[in-house]
Amino acid sequence: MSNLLTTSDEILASARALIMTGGYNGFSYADIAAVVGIRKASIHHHFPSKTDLVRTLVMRYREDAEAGIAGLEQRVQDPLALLQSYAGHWAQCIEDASRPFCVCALLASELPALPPEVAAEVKAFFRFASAWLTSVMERGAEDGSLTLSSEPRVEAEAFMASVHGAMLSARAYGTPEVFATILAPTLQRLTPTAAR
Amino acid sequence: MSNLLTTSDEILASARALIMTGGYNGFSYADIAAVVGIRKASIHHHFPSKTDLVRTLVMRYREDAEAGIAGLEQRVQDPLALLQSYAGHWAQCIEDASRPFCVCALLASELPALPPEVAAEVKAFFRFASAWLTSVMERGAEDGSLTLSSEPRVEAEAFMASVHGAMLSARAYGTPEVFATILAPTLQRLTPTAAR
DNA sequence: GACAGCCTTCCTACTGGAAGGTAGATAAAC
DNA sequence: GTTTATCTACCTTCCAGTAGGAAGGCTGTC
Repeated sequence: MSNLLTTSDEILASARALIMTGGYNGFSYADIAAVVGIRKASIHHHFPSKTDLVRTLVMRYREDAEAGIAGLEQRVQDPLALLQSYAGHWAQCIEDASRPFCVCALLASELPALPPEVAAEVKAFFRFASAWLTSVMERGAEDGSLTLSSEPRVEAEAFMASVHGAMLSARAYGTPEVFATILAPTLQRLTPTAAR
Repeated sequence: MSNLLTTSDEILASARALIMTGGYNGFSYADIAAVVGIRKASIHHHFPSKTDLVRTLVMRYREDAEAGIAGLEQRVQDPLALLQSYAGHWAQCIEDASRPFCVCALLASELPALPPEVAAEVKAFFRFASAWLTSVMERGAEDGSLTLSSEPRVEAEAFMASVHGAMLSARAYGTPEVFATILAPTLQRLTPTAAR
C-alpha cells in the first residue's frame, strides 16, 4: 500500500465531495465505491451504516475546522484580519471550486430529515463556529479593531448568516464572485472609520 | 367533489411541505400519496415525472411570491417598511412553523444535483427576488428612506443573503427567534440615523 | 330524455433498477 | 492464528415510472 491516504480517508473524502454537491440523500454507497475504486460491501467494513459514515465525516469536518481556526489564530491576531481571512478562505474555496459549499451549511438545510446522530454533529458545528466568531467580535470590540452595532453574539450570528447566504447565492447564480461581493460591505461595516 | 382544493393542488402543497423539510431527494411519490390519500400512480396522472412535479411547484412558488410582493407594494410604499415587512413575513412563517424554510433556498443548496429544468426555475426565483430587492434599495436611496453603504444591487444581494443565512441558523439551532435576532441589526443599518 | 362516445381521474398490478445492508469466503498482515 | 481488508453474491425495501382498466361526468345527437 504505497498510498498516502488510507481507504477510510478516501471514503470520507469522496463522501464529503458528494455531500457538498447534493446533500445527505444526494449520494449513495455505490457512488463512493465508483470514485474510490472498491466495492460497496467494503465501505460497510469501514462504516457499518450511512449514518456512521456521515456522522464521522461531520465530526472530522468540525475537527479540521477547529484545527484550521487554531492555526489561523496563531498567524493572525487582529480581529478584523481574522474575519477577513475567514471570508477570504471561503471566497477562494468557492472560486477555485475545490470546496464550493460548507458541508454543515448544506446538511443544516435538510436538518429535519437527517438521522438524529448526524443532526447533533451539525448543530455542534454551528455552535463551535458561533462561539469562535463571538470571541473574535468580543476581542474586536475591546481593542477597537472592530466597530460593532450590536452585541458581539448577535454580530457573530449575523456574520455567519452572511457567509452562508453568500455561499447560497454564489451557487444559485453560478457566479463565484458574488460571494466576495456580498462579504465586502459586511466586512467594511465592521471596519472602524479611522482604518478605512 | 366538495373539496376546495383540486387534487393537483393538494399534491403540490404536500410536495412543497416535504421539500421544505428534506429537499429534492428527501421525499418520494409514496410520501405524497400517503399525505394526500391517493395512490402513487394517480400522482403520475397529474405530474408524469418527479421533475415535472417539482418544476411546476417551483414555478408556482415564484408566481405566488410575485403576487405576494405585488400585493405588498400596494399596501406599503416606504422602502424601509417594505424590507421590514419582507423580513417580518419570514420571521412569522418560521416562528409558527407554517413555512419553516424557503423552498428555493433549500433547492439552491443542492443545485448541482437537481434536474436542469428544476435548477433553471430555482435560478429564476433568485433573479426575481434580487431584482425586486434591488428596486427597493434604489427607491430607498433616492428618497432617503434607506441608508446604503454600497450600490443598490450589492445591498440587495447582501440583504437576501442575510435572510437565507438567518433561516439556516434558525433551523440549525432549532430556535426560530434567531431569525429576527439576525435581521434586526441588518434592518437597523439600513435605517437613516434621523429615523432611529 | 336517452343513449353513445369521450375525457378525466383514480385504481390495481407490475417493472427494472437502485438503495442500504448482510453472509460468507479469501488472502494478506501482524 | 487471529485480525484486517477486500471480494462475490445476495437480500429486502424502496424508488420512479408504466400498463391497462373501472367509474363517473360531460356533451352531442337523435
